[in-house]
Amino acid sequence: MPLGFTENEMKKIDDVVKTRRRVKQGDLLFGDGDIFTSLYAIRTGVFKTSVSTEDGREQVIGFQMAGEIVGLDGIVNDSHSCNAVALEDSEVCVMPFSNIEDLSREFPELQRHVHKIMSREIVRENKVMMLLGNMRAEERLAAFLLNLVQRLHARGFSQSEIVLRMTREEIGSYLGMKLETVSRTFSKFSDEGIIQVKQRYVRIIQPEALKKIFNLQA
Amino acid sequence: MPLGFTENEMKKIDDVVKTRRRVKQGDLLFGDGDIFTSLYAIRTGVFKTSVSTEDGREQVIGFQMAGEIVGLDGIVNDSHSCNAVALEDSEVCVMPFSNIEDLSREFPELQRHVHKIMSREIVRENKVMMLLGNMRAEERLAAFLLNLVQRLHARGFSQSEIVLRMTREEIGSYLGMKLETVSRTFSKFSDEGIIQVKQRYVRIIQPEALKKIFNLQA
DNA sequence: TGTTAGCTTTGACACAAATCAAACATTACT
DNA sequence: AGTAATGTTTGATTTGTGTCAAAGCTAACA
Repeated sequence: MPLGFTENEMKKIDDVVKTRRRVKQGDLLFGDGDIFTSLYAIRTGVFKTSVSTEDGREQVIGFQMAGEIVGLDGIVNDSHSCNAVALEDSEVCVMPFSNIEDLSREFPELQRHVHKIMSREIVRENKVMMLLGNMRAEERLAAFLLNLVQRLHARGFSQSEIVLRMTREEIGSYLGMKLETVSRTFSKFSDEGIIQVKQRYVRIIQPEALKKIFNLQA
Repeated sequence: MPLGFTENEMKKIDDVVKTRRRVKQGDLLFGDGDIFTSLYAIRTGVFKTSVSTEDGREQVIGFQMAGEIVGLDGIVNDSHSCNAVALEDSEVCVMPFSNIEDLSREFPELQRHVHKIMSREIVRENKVMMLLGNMRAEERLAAFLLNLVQRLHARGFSQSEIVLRMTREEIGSYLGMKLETVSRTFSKFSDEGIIQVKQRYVRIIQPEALKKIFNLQA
């Protein structure tokens, strides 16, 4: 959250964020069609967000972790248009959106902050579209792994070790490929000595090799 | 724009929107790396927005037409992260973002409106991700055509006739396929009597057939 | 502690879309 | 009006990823 507030102002802002909610692994934080009331700031845990077609196919839209905001999709129509599911036992701050709007009218810094969060999500999705539209399986998985370690490292975790919270199928859905292709690509990177893989555990041995795969797009 | 303002209020809001800018076909409204100052409301014409990789591959992010807003990507980092190019001679309203922020603090209706515009863009991109991640060439093109006529119809144009403002290559970039595949898929729909195609001119003969292709996802 | 259910890996084969190539149509320019 | 540049269509072939299938691994539960 942005700085530069008086004690009294901070108190008001803290009030928006005081309600907590625990979400067990596999449970829905909100679902497609639910009435929109609040944004959620993830305190601990990991979520996936996804949309589904009538015939039951799922597209994972993103994986969100501590400090990230989910629920922005609900603002347009006052109802959510995607599902947010906890991939492990998690906790979120419930932030009623009307409170956020009231306070951002009072505090320009907060207003700016909210705008940046939404814009950041738009830019993120632009990059995913590039991934899905232009890249091959290896490039997609390399980009995915690099993005993941980078975010984990920013949160104080290892630069090289990941314990995946999602299945091969969920990774595949996010990256627009089948679970078998995800598995094969993991095995290929492993054979080449770029990573070590054991089920959900991944260790990045040669990050430069991943970056090269990601940049050196055919 | 939202209603329910006094004459005086309307005047203030009008002031934000008073600067116009003409953009010739093929010219850049803004480019990746440009400093962000303003959002742009399209008055006339059509734009494409796109991102590019170092090696020069382009991913079209969207096609925007009258009444739609471009530039939201610039808010996060105070600089744009995509390109907006006019596909025909166009005119936009230049809306300095700091003015928008000032006024939305004054007028809750405007604030809400701005939030909805950003959320709508997020939801739109979610749907494109579904398209790119889960659908086959025919489904993608069917979805594209249906979306296009729907938006044109909402602006008073025909429900069945389209004059495409973009090349096969640009359509392909948007839909994650090669221009040859776009062309072949057009030909296939044409052979099946679903549409008539002559270069940039497309007439939709059986909209239900397109909807069926779009929904009846393998 | 054995059993089941869920996830992952690997193999063989099929297929949708990419690639390469050439001809054709249209538009812009001199 | 003629010519060049750009965009489009269509064909032949290749290829990356999907599909189908089976076996292996892991974790949860009775």
